[in-house]
Amino acid sequence: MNALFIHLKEGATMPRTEAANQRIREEQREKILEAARRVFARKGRAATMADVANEANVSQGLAYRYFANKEAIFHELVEQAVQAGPAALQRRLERPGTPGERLFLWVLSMVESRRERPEFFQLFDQVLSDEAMPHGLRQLVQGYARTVQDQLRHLIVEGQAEGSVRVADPDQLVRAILVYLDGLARGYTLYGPEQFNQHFPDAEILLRMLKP
Amino acid sequence: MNALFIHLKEGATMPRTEAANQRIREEQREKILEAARRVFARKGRAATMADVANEANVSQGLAYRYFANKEAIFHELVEQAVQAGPAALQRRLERPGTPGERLFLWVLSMVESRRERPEFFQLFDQVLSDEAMPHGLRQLVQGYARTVQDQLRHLIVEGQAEGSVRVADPDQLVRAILVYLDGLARGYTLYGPEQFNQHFPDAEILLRMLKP
Amino acid sequence: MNALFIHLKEGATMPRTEAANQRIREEQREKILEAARRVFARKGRAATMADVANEANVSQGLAYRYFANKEAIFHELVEQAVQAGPAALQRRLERPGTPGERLFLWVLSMVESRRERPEFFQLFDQVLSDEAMPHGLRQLVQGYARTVQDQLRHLIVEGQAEGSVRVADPDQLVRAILVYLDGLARGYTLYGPEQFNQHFPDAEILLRMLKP
Amino acid sequence: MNALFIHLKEGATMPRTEAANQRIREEQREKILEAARRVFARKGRAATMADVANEANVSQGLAYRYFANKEAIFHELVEQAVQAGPAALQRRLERPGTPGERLFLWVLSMVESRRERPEFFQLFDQVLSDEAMPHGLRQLVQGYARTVQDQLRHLIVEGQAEGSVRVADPDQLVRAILVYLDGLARGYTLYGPEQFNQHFPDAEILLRMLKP
DNA sequence: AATGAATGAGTCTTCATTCAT
DNA sequence: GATGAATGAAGACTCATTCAT
Repeated sequence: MNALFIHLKEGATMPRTEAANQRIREEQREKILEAARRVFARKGRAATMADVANEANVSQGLAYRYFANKEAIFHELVEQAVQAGPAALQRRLERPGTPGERLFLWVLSMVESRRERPEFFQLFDQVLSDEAMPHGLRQLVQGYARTVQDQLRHLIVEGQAEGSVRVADPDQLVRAILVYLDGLARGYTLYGPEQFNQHFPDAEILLRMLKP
Repeated sequence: MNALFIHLKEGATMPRTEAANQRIREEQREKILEAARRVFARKGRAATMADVANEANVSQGLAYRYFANKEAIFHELVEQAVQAGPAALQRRLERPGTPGERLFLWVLSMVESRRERPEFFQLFDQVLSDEAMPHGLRQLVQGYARTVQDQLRHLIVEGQAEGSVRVADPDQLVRAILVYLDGLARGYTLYGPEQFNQHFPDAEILLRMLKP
Repeated sequence: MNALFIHLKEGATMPRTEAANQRIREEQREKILEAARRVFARKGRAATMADVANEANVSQGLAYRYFANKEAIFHELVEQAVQAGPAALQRRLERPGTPGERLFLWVLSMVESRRERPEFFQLFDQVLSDEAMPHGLRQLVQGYARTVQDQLRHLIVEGQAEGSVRVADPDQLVRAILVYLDGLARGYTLYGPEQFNQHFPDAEILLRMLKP
Repeated sequence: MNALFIHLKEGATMPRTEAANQRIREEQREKILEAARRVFARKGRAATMADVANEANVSQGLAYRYFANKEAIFHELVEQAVQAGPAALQRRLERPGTPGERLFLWVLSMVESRRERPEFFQLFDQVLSDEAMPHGLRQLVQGYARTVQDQLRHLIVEGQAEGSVRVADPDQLVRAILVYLDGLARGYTLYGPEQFNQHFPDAEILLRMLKP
């Protein structure tokens, strides 16, 4: 924040350049977005625009200069999360290896992402559990969930063919893994940031469900 | 007082008997409660009293004749759930058997209760994840959660001593099971009543995490 | 109340006579009215119909059988008070005596009535101070107040002519006496029934204002 | 931060200065407060927030930006009145003079304050006569009333010792004066602003009650 | 004659959003 | 580019009044 003002002060005696304005805009936008992320994490959908503006040290009016409305902020946050998620996912899958190895890495990656960015999954949760959530947002998240599910199912079926995954209804196995991952993310909301990491279970425990 | 009314001349209307009123009150109360259960399940805490009254085909005013306020309805729903939950739980634990057998039955029972009464656990979820939730309610649910956790940990430690549960950090095992159960219940909110039962995973899959 | 039911029980095996019904109606009406008087005295205009019905041990519905609405009850109470007031007043004035004697008795009577029936004057107060009070009621009370004022002024002027009242602007003297009487009645509302009678000042003190 | 805005290019609008905002806030706050004073005077505690907002030509929402709730407005009004009252009172008492002279001035001052700021005393009246009034407010006003009463009693007893006040039960004399003062203030509510000043009685009339 | 369940309009309060500067 | 004063549309809750029995 200081950096921001230092820059402005230096340039203040002459009209700001378009480039400088552009940069200010981007920084402000990001500042609001991050404030919103924190606030939504804490208060869920009950968070008010005043909360967000406050957390960002910005006037309420300004938030509306950068975002059409409250929903737009939420939308953007969700998109960022979706963006960050599947990209990493894809990389994991493109690596070579036996299906068993890839499944192992996949699960590891999913567990780790929930440990590291719980807020992202909390957002997804909020989108899916609130009926009043705009349809587009819902579909966005559902699309992501579908992708995850398909990948997992594919890996499991391959693993079963290979013998590295135990023989059982693959749909139930998929559901079991996803249920576990949902619960893992949900823990962040339920227990708060402090207790969330206490006794966080190793991915190895989860993998037991798949071992032959 | 009844004696007073019995002899009114034919054709005179008379007040409903106390029994009739009693029945009406119970029915209405239950009707509102059930409507609230459905509405809270759909919309979470954002559900309005108008929603509840509408769903119950009743005026808003009437809802306030039966419940002091919105929170009281919520409270009653949660209490019903807590009442129904631990009771069944207790029965399960009182049965004789080796620790392994009792753990098996315990897990079975927890999974089944989530399949059968997902709304109950959805309520708990809402209580725990809403910061603005009244303190008493929070404690009620947390007490329940604590009980469940203690029981599970006890069974796991016993099972490990006996050799029927694999050797691993018991706290992580406990967390893993609870995470899974949370995720199971959460599925009801995330996927809706229809898809909730599709591919619902057998408890046996979960038990794999504990097998030696 | 017991008497009421005993009577009904005796006659219960045959249809009630019209006369009996009539009597019941009058008694109930009076019961509600008295309950309302107590309740309005305690809570002022904020008193609810539920309060009144409760105090009368009667259903809310019944109150509406005897009175068109809340206002009608209030109206009736005020009328009773007006009725009781000026009648006694008139008697006081018709007695023979010098103006000074009659003024003395008049003041005495006004002070005493405020000590003995403070609720009546409390009602008048409520009518006059609430803007939303129906016009008819207002006029009723204002008419009463006007009568009182005229009587007093007449007595004072006579008294001055006679030399038994000190020489001063009669309008101010009138106002001073009325102000005092208003304050006296108001004390019932302000201090409550218990302290109202403590140190209740003798009329003699008030009369000092008039003495030559 | 001001430095930041000074150099914006011509034609660009800039936020109001802090001083301007400060002024607006004070004006609006006062506007609402005065509107409330008028409205409460007219309608008593039955006045709605809509009434207040209307009278102030302001949205209801805005009233809540300046005051936490309806009660807070009322509270502020009462505090202003209490503030204004006892301060003047104190000055009156600190003046030198015989007890009789000081009593005379005290009464004069009390009568005059009721003539000049009847709304203040009307507020006190409302606080004391409404059972549902919050406790703090009640105590505030009762404390004031108690102070007044103690002062008066003290002066009367001194005056009696000195011979400048007639011999009679001092508690009754106190009560009589207070009753009169209550009635004087009450007149504003009962007769309205116009007639209130007509024939307003000189303090001298009241003092007659105390003269030996 | 009496009951009490039920309704709906009105009141306080909050909050997303707009507007003047 | 930024501020914060202002608005208005809900939402929770109360209460006078009506209605079925």
